Amino acid sequence: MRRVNPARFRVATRATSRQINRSIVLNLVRAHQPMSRADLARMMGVRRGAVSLIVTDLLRDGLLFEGATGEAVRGRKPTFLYVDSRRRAVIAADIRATETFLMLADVLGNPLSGVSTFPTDRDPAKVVAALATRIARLLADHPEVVACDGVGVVVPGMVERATMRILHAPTLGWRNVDLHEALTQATGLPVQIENSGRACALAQAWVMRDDRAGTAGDLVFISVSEGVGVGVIIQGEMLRGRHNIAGEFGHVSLSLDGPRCSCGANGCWEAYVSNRATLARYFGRQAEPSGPIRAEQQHFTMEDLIARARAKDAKAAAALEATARYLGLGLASVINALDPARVYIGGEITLAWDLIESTVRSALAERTLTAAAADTDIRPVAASEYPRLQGAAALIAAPAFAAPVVA
Amino acid sequence: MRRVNPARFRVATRATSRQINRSIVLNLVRAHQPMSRADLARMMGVRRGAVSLIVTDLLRDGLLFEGATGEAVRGRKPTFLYVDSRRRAVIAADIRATETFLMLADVLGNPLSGVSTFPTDRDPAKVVAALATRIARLLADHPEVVACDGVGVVVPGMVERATMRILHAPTLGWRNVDLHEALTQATGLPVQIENSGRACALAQAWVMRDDRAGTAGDLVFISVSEGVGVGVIIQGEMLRGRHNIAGEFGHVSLSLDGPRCSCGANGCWEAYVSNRATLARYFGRQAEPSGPIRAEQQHFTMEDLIARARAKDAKAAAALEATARYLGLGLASVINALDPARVYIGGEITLAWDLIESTVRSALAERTLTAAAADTDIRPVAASEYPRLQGAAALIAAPAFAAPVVA
DNA sequence: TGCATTTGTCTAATCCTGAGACAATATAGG
DNA sequence: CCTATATTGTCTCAGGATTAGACAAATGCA
Repeated sequence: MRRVNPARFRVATRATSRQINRSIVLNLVRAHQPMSRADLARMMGVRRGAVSLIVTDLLRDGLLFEGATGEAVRGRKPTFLYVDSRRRAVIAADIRATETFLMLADVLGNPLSGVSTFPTDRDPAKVVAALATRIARLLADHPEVVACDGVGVVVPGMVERATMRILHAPTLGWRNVDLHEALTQATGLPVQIENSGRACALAQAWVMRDDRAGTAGDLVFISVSEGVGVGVIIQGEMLRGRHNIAGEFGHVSLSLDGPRCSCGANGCWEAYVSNRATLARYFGRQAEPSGPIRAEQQHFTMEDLIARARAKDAKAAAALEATARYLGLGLASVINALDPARVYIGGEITLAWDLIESTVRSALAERTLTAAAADTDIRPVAASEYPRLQGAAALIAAPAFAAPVVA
Repeated sequence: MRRVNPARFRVATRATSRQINRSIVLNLVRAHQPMSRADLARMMGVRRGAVSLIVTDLLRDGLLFEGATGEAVRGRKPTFLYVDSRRRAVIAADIRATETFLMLADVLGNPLSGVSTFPTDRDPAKVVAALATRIARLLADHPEVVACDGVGVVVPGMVERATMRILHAPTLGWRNVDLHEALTQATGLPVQIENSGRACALAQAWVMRDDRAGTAGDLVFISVSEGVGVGVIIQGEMLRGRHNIAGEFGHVSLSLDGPRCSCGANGCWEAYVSNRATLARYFGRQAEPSGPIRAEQQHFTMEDLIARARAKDAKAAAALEATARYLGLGLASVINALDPARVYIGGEITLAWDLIESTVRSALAERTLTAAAADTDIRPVAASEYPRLQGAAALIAAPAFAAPVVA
């Protein structure tokens, strides 16, 4: 039951029904391709004639294409329809503190190129220049891509919704940076910029995975890295909030008098489970957001710590175990608050998922209200899946498949 | 941008456009009544002819009615349209631990009767019987009500979505109670049952208030009483989650080693700010969920405590102050998580809102990430507004105004 | 009284779904 | 090979909705 907002609504016109059904056809083909017009008609419960008209439209607009005729037990063989991902592509960029990742993908999110990386400069202008030349080279290397639909960029920071200005990206040291304008100018392509945790959630909802149709139901993506970034999808739609900063579960408190967090407060979830917190725990320091780091610790990463834990280093295992416990306790807050159908977890810590899962689960069960909530589906997403780049690709590719806004 | 769920979608039929626009017309009249067909056409950006057809439908179905002709500076005078709330009514019931509240309201949520109360029996069957006789009497006392659209019931507990069984209502001592079936049988009316915190949020979104159109944007209702109940409205729709238990912010942790909560965990927000916690703080006990209460404390209520605080009782003021601080700290978690446009607060503590507001605000500001988030609109809802009964009324009255489900 | 303005209704055009007929295509069986 | 059956995709007509525009009714002003 949705309330109609009497200050902002969309009236239905003669074309509205067609738009709705067109969107459904497109999404069904995306989820079940290949499929025939007759399949669509059966699944939608409409006549084949109506489907034919819509499909003709989508063929003309280049969103679908007809492949070979399929096999049928009896009768005329069906013409198979596919989402046309042959000549169109999107560019995905993931700007992180030290490195920037770049990839070419088709409109379904499948990689068309390998992932290339280059060091991230502190100067936004230089990042834009580097991106522009590498994007040009990437497109030149793939002449089969006739049309590039745009560039999706994800950044570890807050992004203003309307202008896409990067308001604050602490690990990059950027404040109020207009990457959008600069990159649009430099590439001549449409550009979308989004917070990385949020984009990861978008990717899980849109990109085809094992279940082939994207994740149904409410979902949460929790990215555990330098900080804790969270993206939330409710009813197929991104949770944004009034100021486009919803989903900051990383700064929900675990303990009011807990360790200092980078946000200035004490005892945020992030202060317990970020990579920095885990490493600090290993090195026996109090988890301080900006304490001095000794030389030998400077290049010691989360991956190293996990390797030592696997090599029976008791201190490393204990540090990981503690993080796992806090991860589960914080997850309980997320699950109590949102009761999602599924939680995805990304970040380096997923490398150790087999070591920590049971601890996470038992900590979660300590604080959830019902057994069903404690059993919430939790799935680690490996770094090798490049969830951020998938999210960046989805920023450009997904809108074509979005439901029309109505009422 | 909403994803289409390829497993559960709604195809547009010939009637869909009409349903959409009919819903918009109905909501516009509700928000701006009285208004003419020409007003509607201007506001919707469609021809007057299209509006006339829809209005004719709505008049025939008894959802609108034509009032007197209005005044116009020049030209033909308009015929004013109103939502027809003359002969139809809904019954609202609020079942609480000690008392049950009952009221008759029109479909806009306006009270048609006073609020009557009776003691709540521990036996659900007796509650149903008492409700049925009192509902019959209420309707007999209001012969002007020709049609009663149903009975909305709110309870302090978890309600299963599909069957509306009350899974667990701790303060009532009810587990797995099928009030819905029994009350439908006893009254012969449609019955809707919902958790009270959630229904309160629904009411704020649907019932006309100062802004006349219900609250726009995402909103949260936080009901502070025996426990902490939270209802969340996102994009005009109730946040339910997979198991219909979303919104349990009352059990988000403030401090992992904090006081014991009724849910079994430690340091839940509820364990810091519930009435019981505040009273326990006043009496110098550790806030225990089920500790023994001495005789002189048995009938000492939150209202009494607030009265003493106003009478310069330092201990009472301190207890209230502490609760205010924890209220603000927990609010920060809610606001960081959801970034709502507005937060409503209900419960006895709102009686002291003038005393505690600044403390709540400063505690909130300690833990929010941006200044804008710290400035989130927070509005106390007085008990005299009967937010729970308004929510119960909305359970029945709102569906007629809901947007059609599409795509 | 004549004119301008506004409201509400009515008609024709256009677009979309709903229902069903029809040709094309393929298999099964005699 | 021929016929019956089944399936796909197209086409036509009917029904219903919005869009555009004409028109009568109602009202105020000069």
